[in-house]
Amino acid sequence: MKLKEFAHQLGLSPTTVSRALSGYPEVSEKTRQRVAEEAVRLGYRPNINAVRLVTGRAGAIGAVMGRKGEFQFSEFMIGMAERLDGEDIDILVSPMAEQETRDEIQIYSRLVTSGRVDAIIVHSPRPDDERIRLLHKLGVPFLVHGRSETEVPHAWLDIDNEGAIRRATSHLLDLGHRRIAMINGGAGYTFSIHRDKGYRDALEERGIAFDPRLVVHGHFTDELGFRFARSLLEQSPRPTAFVAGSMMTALGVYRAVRSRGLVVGRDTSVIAHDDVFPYLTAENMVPSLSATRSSIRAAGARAADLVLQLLGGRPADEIHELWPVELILRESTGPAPAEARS
Amino acid sequence: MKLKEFAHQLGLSPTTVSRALSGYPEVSEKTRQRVAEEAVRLGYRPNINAVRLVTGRAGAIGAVMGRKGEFQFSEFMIGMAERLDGEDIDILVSPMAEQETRDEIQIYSRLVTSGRVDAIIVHSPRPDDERIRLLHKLGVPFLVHGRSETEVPHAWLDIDNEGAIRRATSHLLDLGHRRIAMINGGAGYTFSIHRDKGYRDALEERGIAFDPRLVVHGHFTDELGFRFARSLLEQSPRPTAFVAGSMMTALGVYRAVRSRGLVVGRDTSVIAHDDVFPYLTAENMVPSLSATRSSIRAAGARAADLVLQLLGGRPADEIHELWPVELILRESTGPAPAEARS
DNA sequence: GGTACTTGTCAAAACGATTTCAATTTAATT
DNA sequence: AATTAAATTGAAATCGTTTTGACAAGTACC
Repeated sequence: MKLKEFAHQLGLSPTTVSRALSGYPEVSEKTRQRVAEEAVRLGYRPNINAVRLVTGRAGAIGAVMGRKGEFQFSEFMIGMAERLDGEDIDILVSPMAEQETRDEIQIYSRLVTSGRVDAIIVHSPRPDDERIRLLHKLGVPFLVHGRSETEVPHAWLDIDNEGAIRRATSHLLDLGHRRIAMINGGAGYTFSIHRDKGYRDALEERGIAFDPRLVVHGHFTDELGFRFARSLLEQSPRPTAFVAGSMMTALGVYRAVRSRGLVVGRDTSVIAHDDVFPYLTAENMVPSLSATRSSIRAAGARAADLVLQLLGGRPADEIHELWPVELILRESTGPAPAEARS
Repeated sequence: MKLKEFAHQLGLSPTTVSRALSGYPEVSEKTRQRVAEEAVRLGYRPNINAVRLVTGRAGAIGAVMGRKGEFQFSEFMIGMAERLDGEDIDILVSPMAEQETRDEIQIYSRLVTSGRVDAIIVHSPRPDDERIRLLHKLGVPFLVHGRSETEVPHAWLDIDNEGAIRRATSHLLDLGHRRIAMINGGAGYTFSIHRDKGYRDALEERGIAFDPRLVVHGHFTDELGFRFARSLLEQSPRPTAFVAGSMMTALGVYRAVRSRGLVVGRDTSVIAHDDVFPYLTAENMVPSLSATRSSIRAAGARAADLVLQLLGGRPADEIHELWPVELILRESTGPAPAEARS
């Protein structure tokens, strides 16, 4: 059913119908009412591609999913959906295939210059991020989830990774731990760098030397957590505490600790960063997991909101949001074993 | 840069340029070459929305993400991306918000009648699924990931849930287990029903009575696994084996077993269904987890492939694919404890 | 050299909406 | 009743492509 036909059936012109449906003021309330009702009854819906062409708006927000299919991604999207519900804006996901033939920059470039999306959300930025420079050059609105030091102005929403890890580490130090290992995210990402800094600052504050062998960078998999924790626990002196970058690495650490016959929360303390997943909760782990917590779903919702503001004309360099992170202490953290205290 | 301007710069007509870029035969190789080169050099790219309007194709495949933000979803999408890489087809994700104002059917309806997508992938179907009937009525190509008994013809790709669980259960029976609990997916979904059937058939084969108290339905969360396993393990006689519907529920079961001072693989056997995630592997669990395995990422890739075939004109009722599921035995399964044997 | 057939090119007509600008109707005021 | 202002409506232009049908130039054949 096309506009022309629909309008004809109503005995109105396409113009009036279009106006009635888009809520323009110059159409009488009575007419608007009738049009709205009939549209539902006859099942008329504007062809989105015609609308897009004429308005120049794509009606979609783009998100490029990392090559590794991070498990956090869907939660973030659910959050976006919550905000976008009823807005008539789609989420266009361009996942990068494992062995992608195009490079990342090309994907962004295509997304924008072909007019597929009105705005883009950039995940896992680096301090110097080429994507940000590209999007700025292309003049498309975009929001960075995380932060970057790229010189061009850009809107961002980030959590206080540095503060979170500093507090987590400090807390462990308070408990008497001295050899604290950290499982960070992939090297080079801003959030990893911030976490590194939080960790090192906490140590420095107490005058404890930084030992690079206690830190590892990598993807958030249970395997990384297990292998790294396992190999450290075999050494002597072994670390008495771990800071894990994600729930998955924490699972790996728990396993490693157990497999050495040690007990989490007594022999080895663990704090992880928890993005709050419905399917895996820190509270429920045994022992329950102390965590720095920040809902990635809430971040998704807010991100969508900020993008809408961006599309509404709010300047990008005005949008900088840094969320504090909760530290929730549970059973996985306890005083350092006496023999390990210095 | 628009087609008209671009063509003018080349001294050609828009027609010729368009044809050259879309690979039509009636343009000389020399011209085509030149056009292609200049397009790259000048950065011309057709406005996708104009193309969509005139061709009537949306250039996107839709997927509606469940309300719960299932963690399997992103893996499936990565698989799709792998196949779609280079096809110039997007993935449009419509996640349902937690408290969605529209109902599910409306989402599908909007997606299709407004011309946002060329095809749709339906997840988690039910035996009698209204969405399938709707999509058939609307005449849009769609592929069901899973199966349904809905009377209208439809393309589907599914794994052999029934066979997988039957074999898993049979194997546990072979090991002497008699009280075998099962954590299934949400009630009402076809895959849950198939799994139930596989479970019951295996029992029946040995003449073992089905005990409904040993089965639970619900979302795949660690919490469900933990609570259910925990409460069963408190009873007497307690089950000696668990069949878990997912890796997450398996984690919960492991915890429950441990928290009762029991040992997985010795006192309590566990088999789970493993969709193969990069961030959480059955092999790495301690003890390593016996599992029925089928890569959901591979399914995503194949699904995309089948959708392309559908779009290419292959009839839907010709596309029915049932994938076998591997059963991989590891350390979490062992003989039933002697005292529990009947 | 004329006919027939390719090839390569182009002008113009879609595609289905929105929006500008002008025209009409209705209401309000004198 | 005439004039003016306000409220509705509509015709036509527009968005940036693809594609149809026509046309010219080049090649092959008799």
